[in-house]
Amino acid sequence: MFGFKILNTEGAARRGEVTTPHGVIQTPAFMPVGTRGAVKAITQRDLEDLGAEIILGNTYHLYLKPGDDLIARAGGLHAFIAWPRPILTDSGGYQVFSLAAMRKIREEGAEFRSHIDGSLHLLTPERAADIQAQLGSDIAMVLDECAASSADRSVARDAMQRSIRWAGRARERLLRLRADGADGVIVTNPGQAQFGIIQGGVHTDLRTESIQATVEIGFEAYAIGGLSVGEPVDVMYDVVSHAAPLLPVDRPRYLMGTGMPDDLIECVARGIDMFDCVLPTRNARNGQLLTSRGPLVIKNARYAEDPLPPDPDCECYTCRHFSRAYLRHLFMAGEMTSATLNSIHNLYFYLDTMRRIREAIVFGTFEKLRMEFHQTFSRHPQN
RNA sequence: GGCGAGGUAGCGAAGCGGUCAAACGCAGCAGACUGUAAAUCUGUCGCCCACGCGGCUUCGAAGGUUCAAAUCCUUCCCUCGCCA
Repeated sequence: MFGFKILNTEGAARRGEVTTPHGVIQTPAFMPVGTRGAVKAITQRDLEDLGAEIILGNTYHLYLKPGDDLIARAGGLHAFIAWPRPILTDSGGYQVFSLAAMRKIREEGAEFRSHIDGSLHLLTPERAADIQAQLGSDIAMVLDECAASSADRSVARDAMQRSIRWAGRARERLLRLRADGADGVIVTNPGQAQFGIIQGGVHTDLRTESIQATVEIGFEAYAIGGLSVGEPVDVMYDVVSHAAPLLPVDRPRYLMGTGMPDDLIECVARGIDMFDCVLPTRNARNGQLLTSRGPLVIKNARYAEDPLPPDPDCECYTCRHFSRAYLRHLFMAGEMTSATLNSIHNLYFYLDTMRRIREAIVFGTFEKLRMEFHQTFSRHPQN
């Protein structure tokens, strides 16, 4: 059911197609994040119009609310949220990192104190696999332990090695679910693939060790986790440069949680095929529009009477219809439409950047695109 | 006309002799955000600046008491409520 085909390459950059039970994903791909079964401020119709081919959901959040049993009874996540295209679910591994203050890690799994009602929950690698089987995502992630980039080497190593043990258990569980649908788990998507996750922080030797052991277990594909969590970008690039070539060539490579628009190009250049990041949607809600020239902070007073669209070169719905002045007004007034229009723009920009990257690889002009992109894009201000 | 309450920074609102350029909230200004506890969070928010436990001008107005007043006294101006 799951498949990956490389159509073109240019240097380390790959243009490919990932096949899943709910359709094909053109890579390099960006996946909007819809943690709780919704890409915030955006309707499924918007997502389809924007050309999103796959979105993310989150195991931990959907397990807490509304519950994976409920979603399984509704026919799985695709049916429940009325999204016909592919879905990837994160395992809750990121919550091990982001909710560090309310969780304890044991060898068995991660014990969470719910941020919703304080109740105690044990998320094990097996449980994370079961929940995702019930959600029926097309791609499930193994439960991993994502350490902060500031963590000591020994902490990063322990997290990495535990992630390997957990990956083995998660794989074993999935194989059993495929064989006999064990323990009353409703498998709503029998063609679900499972990705392993590489850890090891900023330490390249730990990354190597993680890759060897994880590939040894054997997954449909592999993700690089534990990056873009506070380390400087060039360190992140270095780790990707080191890790990507060590991953199997014939499987998609997914860089989790990255990044800024220029990160996408740089990491495609290093052999990454899939990305996800909350930046386009979160920053949209916080008044930052990402454009070909860099971030534009629409809430700044300088745009109060600016009649231009956020990005004059952009063809998204927002830029085709609305002025910076109006968008600033919507933000300042706290209108919900602000979040929607800003998110539409940011997602369009991300998805369009990926389209341009894919096209460039086909025509062998990716290096040119990469150069031109950096010439106009600045991480900082913007007009 | 009488009685009562009150006038504090853009707004609302604390303060009621010194540690007050004045709590707090809102609005404003700016920043952060990377597998979403986020339509959140942080900083700033009288004026000037060499940004420092720095200088200057403030708490309706004017005068006064005091070493010292947003805080006490006098007069005036203005709001709001009740009664005529």
